[in-house]
Amino acid sequence: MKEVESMSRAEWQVMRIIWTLGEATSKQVIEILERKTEWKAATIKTLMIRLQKKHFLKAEETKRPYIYQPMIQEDDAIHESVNELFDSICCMRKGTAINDLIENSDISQKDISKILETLNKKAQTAPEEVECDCLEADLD
Amino acid sequence: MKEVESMSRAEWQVMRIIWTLGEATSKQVIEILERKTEWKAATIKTLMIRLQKKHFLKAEETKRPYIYQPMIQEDDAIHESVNELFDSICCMRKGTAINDLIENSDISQKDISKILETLNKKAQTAPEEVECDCLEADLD
DNA sequence: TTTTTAAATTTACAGTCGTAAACTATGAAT
DNA sequence: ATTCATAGTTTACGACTGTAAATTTAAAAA
Repeated sequence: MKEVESMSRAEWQVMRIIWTLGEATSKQVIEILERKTEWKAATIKTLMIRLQKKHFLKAEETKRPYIYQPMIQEDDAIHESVNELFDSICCMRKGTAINDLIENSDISQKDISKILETLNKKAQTAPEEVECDCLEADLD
Repeated sequence: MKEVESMSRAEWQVMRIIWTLGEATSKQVIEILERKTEWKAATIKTLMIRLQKKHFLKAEETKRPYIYQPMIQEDDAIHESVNELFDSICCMRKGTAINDLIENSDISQKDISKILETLNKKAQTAPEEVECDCLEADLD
């Protein structure tokens, strides 16, 4: 009963390598992840196969070794994950959550400016209060 | 090999009710969630039992019906979830992710001010660039 | 061409999750 | 004291995950 495939935590790690490299062989991914984690090569290969099944990765299979490429952009994937998580948080508490996140993340000067800009624009139309919706029926 | 219990998406919905009410009987939770979702009462009860096992909920069991109370604060739980997600995102992209989040969330004037303040403080010491760490070995 | 080696595929298995029916115990009503 | 209704517990089951060994296939080396 799952409509849209989602990427598991471990699969995400694999994608990060491939997003960063643009494309990669399983050997490359395995080398990097064996340094980053305790995973065995077979584990990493399993994750790559699952990512293929979910259409997050595709493999150029005309010759060995295969070359794997992402089928989804990193920013899109991040957008999905982050928004999915925030969808389940009480809307009254999202502001605090974001504040918290900012406090705990390294952010570049440039990104800070961008965020300031977004916020200032948002302040124009932002409500005084955001009501808790935890007890309300979902809008379908 | 799981160190810390985590709350599943469905369990989160149950917690939201109880956080908002402060405490609740299963009947109350069931009534509200039957309006919000398609879940059957038994499903909701299962979730509550799992939350007890994970020590996110406790039940006052001296008399029926039990009264359930949260064992973790909502803000702490949000902090955990959000930070866990952000831990797996490329640090170079967190700024954009946060910006995106702000664009997609309703935030109160007060929270906006607070975030602006945090950002301005952060700008004081923020790096020019944040490097991608996707290929690097984890610091253990 | 046979052998070795590297890469890819299959199979495995226990734990979590969404989902819920079946069963049991308790308190309230008769 | 018996009978219901309500609440709580057990059992279930398939999909998804983390984890990886075993097996097969293809390419490279001998």
